[in-house]
Amino acid sequence: MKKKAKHSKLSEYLKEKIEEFIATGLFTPGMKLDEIDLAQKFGVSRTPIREALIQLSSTGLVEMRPRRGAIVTPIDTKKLYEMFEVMAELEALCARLAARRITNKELEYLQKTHLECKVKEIIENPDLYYYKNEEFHIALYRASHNDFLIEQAINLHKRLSSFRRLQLRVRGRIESSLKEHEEIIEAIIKGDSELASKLAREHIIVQGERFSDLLASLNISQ
Amino acid sequence: MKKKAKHSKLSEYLKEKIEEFIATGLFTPGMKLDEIDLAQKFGVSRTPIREALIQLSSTGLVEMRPRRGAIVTPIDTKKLYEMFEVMAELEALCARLAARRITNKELEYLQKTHLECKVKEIIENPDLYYYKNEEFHIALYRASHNDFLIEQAINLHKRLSSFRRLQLRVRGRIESSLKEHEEIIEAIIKGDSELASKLAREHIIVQGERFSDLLASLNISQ
DNA sequence: GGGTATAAGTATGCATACAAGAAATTTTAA
DNA sequence: TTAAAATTTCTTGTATGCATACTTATACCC
Repeated sequence: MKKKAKHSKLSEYLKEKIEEFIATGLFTPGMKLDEIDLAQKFGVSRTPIREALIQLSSTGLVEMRPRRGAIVTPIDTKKLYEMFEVMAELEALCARLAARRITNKELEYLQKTHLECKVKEIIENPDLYYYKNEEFHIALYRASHNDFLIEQAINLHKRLSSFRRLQLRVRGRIESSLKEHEEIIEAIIKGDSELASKLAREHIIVQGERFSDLLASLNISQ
Repeated sequence: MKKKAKHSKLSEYLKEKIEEFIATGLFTPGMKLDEIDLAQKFGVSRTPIREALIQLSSTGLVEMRPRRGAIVTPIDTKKLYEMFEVMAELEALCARLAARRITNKELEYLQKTHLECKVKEIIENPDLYYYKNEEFHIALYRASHNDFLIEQAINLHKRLSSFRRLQLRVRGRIESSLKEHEEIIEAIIKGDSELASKLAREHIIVQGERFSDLLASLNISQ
């Protein structure tokens, strides 16, 4: 496997790579991450692999059990729900702040990403939609003008990405997602921070039906 | 320096130690953390020190600049305010959930910690108050019954701890803090989740605002 | 035969060694 | 004397080796 030169630290590069493999499902939850295996696979020594794993363990993507090796963090439904609950709140805060602080340029960009989500061929392809949708959300985060929040939101978003991806396969979810985006944008344009906040929260939170849909689409977890 | 046996990994122990030194101000923001120095100080090799630093860098307490070593993350007032803004939201969520989910036992414990905060000798000693106050807040987090949220809240709380500590030295802050706690408890008892949420948010955000002002006037940070 | 105990094997955690990139210092030139 | 260049020094980043805890497999006992 080749390595990009732009990383001054191998461990940084490896972290991103492993992260990617987990996000795309190449490394599945519960899977053991053997240091020596990985080292050989990437053609490096154990040290940078270890450092990458340590970093990933503090974001929660992998779990390091003392003397028992690292595994991709298994997600039970309870924790998943909890994570969405927190994500909803972060998004709500982003939306609330965005409604007050967004610049014209940022608003334009937000609308642009939303419009791109609505293109027919994107709507019909969950994978494409996933990427466009991600752009929309990150644009929303940035409009909050709170760098710390942006960082946290992007982090958690990343961690939930594979599940969001699955969510989009639920029939009709993309359509309602689009509608919700539209309402959020409207609230932001009106400068109604409370409404924007409420809508963003509801857009993310997976309650009732939505949660069982998510679980059904998963049935990966125990 | 001695090491506790209860840690199966040295790096875990070192992480906590360094964290502690930063929280208590022994290691000050901007200070360089030389790996060899630390290794000698703790009587270990560079490896576990490095691993500890990597972990701390992903919580944000330490900054690792490629090839240029680690420093205790310097905090400017802007970032500090941003962190309080996010903390406020997490506390608000905790309070909202607590209002709906708190058990009798948890409520008793929350009230107990609050009453202990009100003891005369505690009120008069900012350091003592700091610890009791922390107990109160953590009790609130736990009452949310969302383990992921609890973890996140405790993490950020820790990171802001040294600032909260200073904050309590501002005249009259302890008294108003107590009053705010009381109102939050009342709202939780009533089961008024929206009110509890609002009060908790304001309780924290005020600290952020005041504190940024305080810092700015002290111009400690650049 | 099932369960425990013991021993071999394997992977982690830490130490040490080496390589390479910054920073510091010295030397040289204008 | 100052500035620039080159060399040295020092620190980080990576590799490798070794000891120990955990896993497993086999044997022994009930």
